[in-house]
Amino acid sequence: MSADSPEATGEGDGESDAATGEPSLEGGYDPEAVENRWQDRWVDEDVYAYESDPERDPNTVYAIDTPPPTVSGSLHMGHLYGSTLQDFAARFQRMADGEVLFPFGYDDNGIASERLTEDELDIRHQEYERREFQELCREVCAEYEAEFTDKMQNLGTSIDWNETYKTIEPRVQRISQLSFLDLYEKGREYRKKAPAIWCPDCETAISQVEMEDDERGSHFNDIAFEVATDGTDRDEFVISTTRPELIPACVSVFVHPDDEENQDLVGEEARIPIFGHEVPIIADERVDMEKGTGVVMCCTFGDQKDIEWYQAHDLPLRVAIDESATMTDLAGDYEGLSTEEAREAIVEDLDDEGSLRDRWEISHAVQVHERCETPVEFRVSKQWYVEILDHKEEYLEAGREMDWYPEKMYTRYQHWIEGLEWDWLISRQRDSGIPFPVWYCADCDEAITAEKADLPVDPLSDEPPVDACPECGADDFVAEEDVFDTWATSSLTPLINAGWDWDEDGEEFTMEKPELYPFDLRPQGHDIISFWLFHTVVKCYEHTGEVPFDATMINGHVLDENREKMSKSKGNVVEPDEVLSEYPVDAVRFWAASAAVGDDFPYQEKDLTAGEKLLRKLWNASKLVDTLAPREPDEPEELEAIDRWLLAELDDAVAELTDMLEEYEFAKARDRLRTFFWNTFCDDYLEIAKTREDEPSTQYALRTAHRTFLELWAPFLPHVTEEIWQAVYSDDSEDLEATSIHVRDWPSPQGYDADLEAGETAMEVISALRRYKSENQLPLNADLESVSVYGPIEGFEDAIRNVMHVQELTVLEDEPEVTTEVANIDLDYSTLGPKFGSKVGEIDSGIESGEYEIDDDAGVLRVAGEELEGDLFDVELERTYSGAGEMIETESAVVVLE
RNA sequence: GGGCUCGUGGUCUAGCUGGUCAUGACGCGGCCUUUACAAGGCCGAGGUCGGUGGUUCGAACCCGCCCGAGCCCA
Repeated sequence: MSADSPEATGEGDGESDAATGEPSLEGGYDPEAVENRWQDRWVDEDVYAYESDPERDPNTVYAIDTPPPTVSGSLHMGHLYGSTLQDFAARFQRMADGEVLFPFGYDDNGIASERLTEDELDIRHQEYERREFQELCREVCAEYEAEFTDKMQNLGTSIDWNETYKTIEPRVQRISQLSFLDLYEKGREYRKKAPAIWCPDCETAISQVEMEDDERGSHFNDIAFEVATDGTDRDEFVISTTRPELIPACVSVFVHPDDEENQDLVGEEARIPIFGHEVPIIADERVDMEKGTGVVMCCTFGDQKDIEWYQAHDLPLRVAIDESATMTDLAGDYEGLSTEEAREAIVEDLDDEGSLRDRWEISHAVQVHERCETPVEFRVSKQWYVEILDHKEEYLEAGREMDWYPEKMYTRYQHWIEGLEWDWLISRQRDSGIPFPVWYCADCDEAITAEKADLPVDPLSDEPPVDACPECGADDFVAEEDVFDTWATSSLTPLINAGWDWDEDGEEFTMEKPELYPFDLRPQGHDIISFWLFHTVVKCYEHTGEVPFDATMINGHVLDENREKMSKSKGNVVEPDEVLSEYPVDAVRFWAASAAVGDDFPYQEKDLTAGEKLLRKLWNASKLVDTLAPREPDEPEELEAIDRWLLAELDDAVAELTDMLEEYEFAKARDRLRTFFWNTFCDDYLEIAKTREDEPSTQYALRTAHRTFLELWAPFLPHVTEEIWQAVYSDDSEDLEATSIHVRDWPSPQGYDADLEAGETAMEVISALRRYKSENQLPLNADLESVSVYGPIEGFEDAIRNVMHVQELTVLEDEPEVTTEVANIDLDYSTLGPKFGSKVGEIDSGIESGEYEIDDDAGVLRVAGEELEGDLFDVELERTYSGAGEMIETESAVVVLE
């Protein structure tokens, strides 16, 4: 079908118009050449560039805060799907409401990018100086970003590529550090020594989202502890643990308050075997009585419950494991062993000593670092926190103030906040990140923060802004080595996009583009509501006092063809590259529009062919329109019925589509538009129009509808609509910023008034005649000698006659001669039910068995001792036509063929 | 283990503030070259609406339980 131009570069191979870069309707549609050409031109000619105007009314700007993809690999289906949904909104709003900001960024600071760098270069960050390693990260990220950008641009999204940022760039570093200082000054950040999740292999603290569960084999060990206190009923008790190497770190023993069997232990002291230190026995309802003996030891730290107890009961720290999972001097003879070695050795010694009472194999879920699959430890260290627990109610209120698409997703946000138990830990012991703008007094540990005017700073190379500690006067300072958590920065994207900054002279925060904030839309997947969206609300709300988004749109996940999650280990990942090499981007977009926003949906290759077919249909229909009507016909004084009908139907479609798109109901809009375009316009109207091409009324309607269809399809199918638009309706394709279909005004209903019932009936009659021909194996253009119609088809007689090749069409004044008998009685249950209640069953069976009477004069139905008024029932008649020819009945007409 | 969501012809889906024949697409079967499109047009077959119990005159829709899938959190 297409010209043989495998590498369509637009360089003029001379093969086809598409390849040479001239928009044209000649030949078939060649998406490969056309799509690339427009993608390049849209970017090169700034068609989607946002021009800021601080004075602009914020209501006329539609600003999207796109979450910047984490630089950790290549573009996947989730990126493709998410950004396509965003683009539907952006393109619709651009046409409907004017200025749109559709920005783009990369989240390339933090652990994900470090990991990528280590994998890519096969190195470990510990092997490098921090600066060196950061440099390597920048290089690797830059490569990935260039490739990613290229692929994003191949998706044809209307991103303003002038408005891009990286979260590691100096401008963003400044904003991120400003954010830190502002929150610190507002008293919403604190530094505290507390447990953090630690990967002993990578030797760093990691965040909770970097952990995953893994099913591992292990052993349960029953270990006897002596009761150290005198005068008790028993000398010992038994605890169960999977981590016997932690007994040197044991700080207490817990019993459930409802555990009557072990209640006697509470308040006593326990002596730890081998090590001999004594710990208190405490009651706490967090004990799982079902597990083991119901008595549990608490260590520094075996799991998160140990941390809770440590904090709740103000327990001491006994650190037996260091940062590389090696036993410390606290472990005595076991010092220097790895945790695994120590575990075996201690179990053996416990056994020798007689303290090991039982040991059996189990399999349980272990929390491991997602990257290296090493089981995590918990280590106490000084970390920075953002206080959030005290503002839960405000964050809930912020969530309620946003419009959620779909609405049901709000509950996830709500439950997340309600379940919060920890403040937000923002410090990371990593290399590649944004540094804390903080130094500490070497003497008193007082935190010295940077001056806002100096940001961004790196305390490792920059000097603190004071000569002496304001607290104790010492002049020796230690730089903070930690960097911010990735989310501490990526939660600032609305402020980054709006150009948030500190004005030194005015001593206030300012925005370069205040008209953008708050943003109109925040799109993202449902998996990141709880951290990314939430953190962004927290940060922006605390800084500006405003909710950063008017609305949030939550997209579902793309699953594989069997509705299962795509994952590398399952090997069911579909690569966007493969899809795009086989199908036009517009077809992929059509597929992306098929799911309701928020629902997960499967990738199915055959769905893409539906999109391909639509492109072909749109192309071919455009060619036909071009042969039927001049491109700029005059508007006639009076439109004829059939043409007015089409435009009135079009008005309805426009109104409905506008509503749907405003509500982000892309799937509904897509189906509504497809049905109207394909069935009503192509199948019905175009066939009629072929017989009326000389009519000025039809020419005008054809062109009006065609232009409108291109505009309505433009948000969904930007490439093919641009190609057709430029080929047919643009006289100057050079000035794309002004002539692109994507900067046109969204259509609005024109107020056409038509007899929709007559049009609908006429289409029914045509459909009936088609069926007749089909059933009688006649060609659709076969002549029909004589057709009579009883029904409201005023004004559509010629249309029916011409399109169905009817020699003689008669409109009957009266219903044709028929003998009728009652075939069925339809009841209006919606009013019948409430009125008659349980009597409905009797009425039904009365009709079923024929025990009823229809009183035509009174207009009532008598059944089961009741009298039903005329509006409660419909009598369906079966007609037998006894006249000449064949009778066909439709919903609202009777057709007789002779 | 907890929360949220989903489960409709072979496949994907609409409908889900309860009320006449459950929507459309893909696939399947048959027929047909209407002034573009046969990758098109027309027609047809195909569903105990995950299972089960309940509320109701009436349930795909409301409620309980169960099964399966997904996400988030323990």
